[in-house]
Amino acid sequence: MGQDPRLTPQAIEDVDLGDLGQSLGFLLRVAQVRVYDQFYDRFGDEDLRPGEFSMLWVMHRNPGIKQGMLAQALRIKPAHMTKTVRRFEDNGLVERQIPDSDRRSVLLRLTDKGEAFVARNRPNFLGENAYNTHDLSEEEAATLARLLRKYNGFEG
Amino acid sequence: MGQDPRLTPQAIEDVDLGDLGQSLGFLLRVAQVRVYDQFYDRFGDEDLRPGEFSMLWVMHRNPGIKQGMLAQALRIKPAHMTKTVRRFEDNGLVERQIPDSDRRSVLLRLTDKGEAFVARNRPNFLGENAYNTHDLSEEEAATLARLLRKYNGFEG
DNA sequence: CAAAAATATTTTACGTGTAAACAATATTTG
DNA sequence: CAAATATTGTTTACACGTAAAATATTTTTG
Repeated sequence: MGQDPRLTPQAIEDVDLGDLGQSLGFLLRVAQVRVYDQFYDRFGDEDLRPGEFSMLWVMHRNPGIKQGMLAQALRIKPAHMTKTVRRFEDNGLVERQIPDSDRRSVLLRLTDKGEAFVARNRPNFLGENAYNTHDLSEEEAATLARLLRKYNGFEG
Repeated sequence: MGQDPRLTPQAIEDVDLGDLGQSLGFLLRVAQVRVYDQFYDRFGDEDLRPGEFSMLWVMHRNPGIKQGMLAQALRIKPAHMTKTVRRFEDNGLVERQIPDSDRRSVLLRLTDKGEAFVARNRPNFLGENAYNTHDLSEEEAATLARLLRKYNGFEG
């Protein structure tokens, strides 16, 4: 599980990447692959996919959020949102509600089971014991986070 | 094309992400989505997928590289590598060579057509006119790149 | 050296996420 | 208000990438 076992330091040293090694696009994709590897190392058993905890987390913070708003906030496409929310509903983690004020939309909130799931997995996701490890100092990690937020167009 | 047209600043302001907004895993995924959106805005017409130019670029810099070494360097899985290289071959961009020294392996090099393709698309990928735009200053972008390299385990 | 283990790639079957078309409801406009 | 347009979510068909098993070759080991 996780990183391809054949990944040797050799590939990093022997292969000449040229300017690609400075490309933000390339570096971001590699970082993303690393995050997913680490995610599955930690959550492979929980039958949880990347993004799913984030959805539940944001429902926890914003009870009754509209499905489309959640999709936008997490950069998840509506079609995918539908499938995942339906599975959450089948698993009893999430409740869908069609409001009378706008019967096209769907409001989402966690069930008690969903709240328990979030509470149980929070420590593995956010904070001290997060799944995502690296060799950056605390200060470097904070700088990286700040620059990524700016890159992403969050904050002013 | 590109970003979901329904993405409003509203989603950024109205939705409370809590600690998720500080999570490197989340920020990296969002950044990756942004990169891909920008990629398709620029290359949608060229019938080129993210990662494909990188493969050709590294073949250009490392003629005769072993297929597996290329896969490791770019964090691309072998199964996917096989498919893509075969398509390159069908398109006449890449030449596969089985060396007598180890007839399990495959050596890759660009054809003249492949070299021309790389030369033509290089400006849109790397350097001044790259597809990947953002609001970071030059210095911030350099810092971001440096931190990502460290995060990825390149260098140091 | 023959059998076992390791390596490099390919094949097959599948899971995740997406675009495009669709359906239902709400809003705007003439 | 009726028709046209916009919004919200769902369905369908498909593309991309992957895990696991298979294939072919090379290396190791008893």
